[in-house]
Amino acid sequence: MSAYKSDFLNVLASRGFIHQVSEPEALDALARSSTITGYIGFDCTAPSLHVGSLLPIMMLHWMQQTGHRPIALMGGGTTRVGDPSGKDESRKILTDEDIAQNLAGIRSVFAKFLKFEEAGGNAGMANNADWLNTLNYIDFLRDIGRYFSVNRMLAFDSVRLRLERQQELSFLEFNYMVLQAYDFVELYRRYGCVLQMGGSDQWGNIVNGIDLGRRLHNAQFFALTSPLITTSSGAKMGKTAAGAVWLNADLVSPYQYWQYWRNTEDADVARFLKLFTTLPLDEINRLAALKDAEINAAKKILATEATALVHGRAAAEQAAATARATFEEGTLAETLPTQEVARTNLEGGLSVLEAFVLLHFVMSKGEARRHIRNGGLRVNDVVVTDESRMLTRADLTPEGVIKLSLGRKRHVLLKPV
RNA sequence: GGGGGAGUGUCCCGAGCGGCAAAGGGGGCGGACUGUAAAUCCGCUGGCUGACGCCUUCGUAGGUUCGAGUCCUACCUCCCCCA
Repeated sequence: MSAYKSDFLNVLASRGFIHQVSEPEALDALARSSTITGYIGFDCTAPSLHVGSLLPIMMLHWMQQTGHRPIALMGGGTTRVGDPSGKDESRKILTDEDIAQNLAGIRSVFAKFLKFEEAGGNAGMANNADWLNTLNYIDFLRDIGRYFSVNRMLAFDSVRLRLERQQELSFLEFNYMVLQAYDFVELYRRYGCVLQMGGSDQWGNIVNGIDLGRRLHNAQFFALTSPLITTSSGAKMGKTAAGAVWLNADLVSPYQYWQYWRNTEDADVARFLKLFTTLPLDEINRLAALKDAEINAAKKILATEATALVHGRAAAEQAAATARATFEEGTLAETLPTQEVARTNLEGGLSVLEAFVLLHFVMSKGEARRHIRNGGLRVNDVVVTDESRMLTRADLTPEGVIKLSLGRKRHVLLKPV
């Protein structure tokens, strides 16, 4: 199936992680004869990573599992510049405080996928702010800038497309690729890192780093990129009505996270099982053979396994149980997401309209009205037809809650306190 | 520096002779059908209101008009041509 001899490349290739590799034979041989140190950069533009970052995280995970040493590089420094790759517009520039805060949120996620030193593993984490923030401009130009040909930089897609579309490309952004190349060299100096991985849009940036490594240190660096993952319908991963699917539990609950994966399209199940779970391939192949309605069993496994990686096995099992009760048994699962309301609020009479706004299911009462006209709102599984319907104590179930639903899939329990 | 063009609904693209809450599409959401899938079909896609209606929106700020996205002025941003 795979032409690679090393476990590392074999696993990545057979699970669908590889798009392009520079000098595959040499990297393959190196992976067999030694422990490779490789890294992936993550930006810190948001307080959490989302599903879109899962793919690179899994690559680092497998790297460690196959006996190598992964480094997660936090872009504390480069986030202050902004990557022009594939972006139509310039990225917002964040303040140092924002970045520091985002870094803290992101850091916790990695520990679930990688074993760092404190956990007895060899994975590392670095922050390029450590070397970028103190750079001296003149020194940098003389030592690093001399090796970059503007002629060549202009030919890179990230730059060329901007120019062709006549979009603004600031000097600041233009320098992003230089800094990323420098990161690679710096990680080589500090950790002996010789491999950079990333999404396919990072190829150009990574290759720059390879060149710089050869010129500065006569060292051989490698690039490995992953394909751009979209759903079979062509949508980008990780976006839903409610926004991005974040990995931090305080932003997206394990239940919601489980639901995200449960709703995977049929055509994506096998591919996602390989990419986003650690199930063995023969098991995945067995699940992928399921057809029609039976494939739902595979989706549940995908959801539970993917959730277990991020939120832990217990939370994943509970999410699965909640879903089973809600969708299959039609019973009230008390573990559904819960929204608390003041008891007095309910006794005074709370309109259905207000309640759904409170849940953030809808943005306005007007939107709630429209949903009612379309038959999309339910209270305790009964479709709401009256726009002026009020919620009262009489609506409380024996469990002391009111179940509110938008559509078939989104449910929340309203709990008086 | 001179000349020309553009900026539209807080998701995006895009029409818009002075009467416009503003065509159309994509995306999204809800409904039907299903398997919590896909495809298909139907509906919705500024805020408040039971409703008449009121309020807020077309780069920004003024102005002309009973009335301005639409006309005028200045400014901001972007693009093109000349220098």
